[in-house]
Amino acid sequence: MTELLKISLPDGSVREMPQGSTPADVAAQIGPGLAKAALAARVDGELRDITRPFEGDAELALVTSKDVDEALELARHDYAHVLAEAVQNLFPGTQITFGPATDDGFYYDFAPPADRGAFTEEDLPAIEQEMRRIIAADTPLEREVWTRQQLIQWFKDHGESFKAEWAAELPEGEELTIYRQGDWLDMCRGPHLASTGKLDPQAFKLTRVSGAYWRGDQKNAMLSRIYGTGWLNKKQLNEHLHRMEEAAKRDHRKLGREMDLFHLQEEAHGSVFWHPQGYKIWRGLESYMRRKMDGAGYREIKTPQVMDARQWERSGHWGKYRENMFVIPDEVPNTEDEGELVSKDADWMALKPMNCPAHVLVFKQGITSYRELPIRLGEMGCCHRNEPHGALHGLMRVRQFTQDDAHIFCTEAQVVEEVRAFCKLADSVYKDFGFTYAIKLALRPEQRLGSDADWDRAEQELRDAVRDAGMMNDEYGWEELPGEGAFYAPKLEWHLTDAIGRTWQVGTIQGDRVLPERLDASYIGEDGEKHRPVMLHRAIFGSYERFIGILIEHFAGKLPLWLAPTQAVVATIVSDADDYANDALAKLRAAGIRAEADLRNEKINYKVREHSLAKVPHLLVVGKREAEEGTVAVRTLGEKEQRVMSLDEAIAMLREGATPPDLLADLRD
RNA sequence: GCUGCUGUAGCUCAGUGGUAGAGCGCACCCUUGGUAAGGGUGAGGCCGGGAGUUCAAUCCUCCCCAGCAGCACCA
Repeated sequence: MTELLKISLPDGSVREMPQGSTPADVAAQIGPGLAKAALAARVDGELRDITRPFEGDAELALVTSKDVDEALELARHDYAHVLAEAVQNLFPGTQITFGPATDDGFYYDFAPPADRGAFTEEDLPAIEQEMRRIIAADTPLEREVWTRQQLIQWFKDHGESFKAEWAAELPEGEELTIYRQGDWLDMCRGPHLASTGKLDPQAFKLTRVSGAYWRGDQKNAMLSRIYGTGWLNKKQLNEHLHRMEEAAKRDHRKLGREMDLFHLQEEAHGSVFWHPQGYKIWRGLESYMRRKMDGAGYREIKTPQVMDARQWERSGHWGKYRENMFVIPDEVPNTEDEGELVSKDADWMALKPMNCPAHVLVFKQGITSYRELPIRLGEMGCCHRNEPHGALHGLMRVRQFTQDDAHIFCTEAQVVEEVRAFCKLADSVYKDFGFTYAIKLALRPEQRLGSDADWDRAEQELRDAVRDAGMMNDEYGWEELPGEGAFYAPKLEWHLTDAIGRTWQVGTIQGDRVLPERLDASYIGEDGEKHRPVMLHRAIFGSYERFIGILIEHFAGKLPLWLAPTQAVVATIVSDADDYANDALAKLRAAGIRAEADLRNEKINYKVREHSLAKVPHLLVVGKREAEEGTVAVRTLGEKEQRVMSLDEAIAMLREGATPPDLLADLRD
C-alpha cells in the first residue's frame, strides 16, 4: 500500500503527492510557469533543493527569483561550486577547501598545486571563461548522503587533504552530504539550484584574489582565495558594479586629497598630517564633543603620553599588549658612531596605547568617598598603537589616533544606570550626525579572566542597561555576539550604518573590574571600609581619525554646514566687485562664518566649477549688480538655482545653518 | 605579520635596455567674462631605496621600504 504525502502550500491548500516526489513535482503539477521559475523549496521552514524528495507530510513554499534573498544566496553558493570546478579543471592538482556566499557574491579558498604559487588576477579571465562553459553545460547539481568514511576516503584518493581533514573533524550525528555536478563534487551542506544552467553566465564577475588562512587561523597555511560578485541577472550585476564605483568616489583617502584635508606619507606611515582644512573638521567635532561631555557630567583631564614600563607592567599592558606598543629607552642614546644605540640594561618607557591606566592614577589621587561617585574622567586622549602594517588603512586604521575617551568610576549599584545614561548620550550624538546604528553585546571570549559568575553578572548588567534605555529591540539593531568580548569584560558596541549601507564600529562601553583591582583603586564606602570601584571604559566617536573618515565617506565629502571646513566662498565676476567682496568677507568672518574670497582673474564658470568640486556648501557670487545693490547671489551646493538676497540675509542664513546640532536643540528647548 | 598586486612631475596616469611624456594643477602674459573648464607661454622628475646582471638599467634579477585588495588583528 502506498500512502500519499500531504503537502500543504502557503495558500492553505493541500496536495496529495506519491511517496518519493519532490518540490519540483509539486511545482510542475501547479503549472509549467512555476515549474520553470521555481529555484528551491522551503520545506517545513528549511531551505532545500527543489529536487530533494519529501520525507513525509510537509509544508511547502516554493522559492523563485522573486524571493531575492534566498535566490541570491543559492545562486552565489552555486557560483562558488562552479568556480571551484573551473579552477580544478584549469589547474589540476589544486585542492578545494571552502567556498561560501558573501553579501555581494562568493569566494572560494584553494590550495594551489605545489608547482605554482597563489592565483593572480591574470588567471581570472580564463577561469571566468571556464565557469561560463560549465554554466552552459547545464549540469544537474545532485545531492547525495555519504558516510564519513566514504568522504574521507574519496578526498584522500583525490589528493584533497584539507577536505579530508575537515570531514574527519565534523561533529558526530550530522548528516554528511556532497553535491555533485557531473564528475566534480564537493562536500557541502547545500542547498543548491537544480543545475548549473540556472545561473546567468552574464551575471557574475571574478573581482580579486587574496590570501586567506586555512580555517581563519594565522597559524595555518595560507590559501589562495578568489572572490567574485554574483547576481541573478546582468542588470543586477551592473547595478552592483555601479554601486562599487560610487563607493570608490566616496573614498576618504581620495576626497581627503582632493579637499586638501590631510595627507599620509612613508616617513610617518599610519599617522596623519592634518592640513588646515581637515583640522577645522577635527576642531568642530572636538568642540561639539566637549559640550556633550561637559553637559553629561564628565570632567576633562590630560595625562602623560609616555609612562615608565613598570606602570604598564602593573596595568597588565606590558604582558598582554606589548606587541602593539611603541617603547622608548629611558636613557640618553649613544652619540658615538660605534656601538649600540641603547645599552643592554636600558630602562624602558612606552607611549600610551590606551588612556585607562593613567585615568586610574588620577582617580587614585587623594581619598575618594562613595559620595563623590560616579566620577567621570574624560580625555581627548592621543594613543599610539603599533598596528600590523597590513592593517593600516587611510584614516580608518592608523598608528596614532585620538579617542573621545572617558572612564567612569562608580559603585556596583551605579553600573546599570551609568551604562543606560551612556546609551542615551551615544544615541543623541549619532542622531546629530544622521546615522542609524545597531547596538551589539560582545559576550565572553574563550580566553578570559574571571569566573563564569562574574561574566554572568557583567553581561547581564549591560543587557539590563540597554533594556532600561528602551533600546533592546530591532529598531536599535540589538544583537548578541558570542565570543567577541574583550578578555577582561563584555562590551557593548555601536555599529553605525553609513549612507551606502556599510557598517562601522565606533562607540563602545565595557565594565571593567580587573584594572581597578590591578592598580588598587578604591573608594571609602558608607561603612567606612575600602571598596573597589567598577571602571567603565567608553567612547562615542571611537577615534577622531576614524570618525572623520566615516563622516567623509558618509557625506561623500559634502559635510553638513557646521562641519564644512570652508562654509562659504565669495566669488567675484569682475574685478570691479573686489572691494565689495572683501567687505562681504570681513562681515562673514566677523559673524563667525568660515569664509574665503576668490578674487582671481578667472571666469565665474570656472570658479563655480572649482568650488563645487571642492564641496564648498555656499558660493556667494558678486558682480557689479550685487556690489551696487548690497546683495549676493547664493549658489548652494547641490542646487542649480541661485538665490539673490541681501548680504545681511545671507549671513543670517549661514549663521543659522552653521549652528552645531546640539546648540540648535538648546535653542528649541 | 601573511598572500597577491603596485610604486614615473603636486594629482591622475602613458612609456622605453641607450638617463622621460600627457592632462589637470602651478607661474607669467592676454582676456573683465553673469553660475561646472577662455587663450597663450613657461617652470617642474636621483622614474620609492639598496645591491646585482649588462658596454649601458626607470625598464631585467634579488633584498628592503611604502601603498593597494584581502586574510589575521582592531578604535
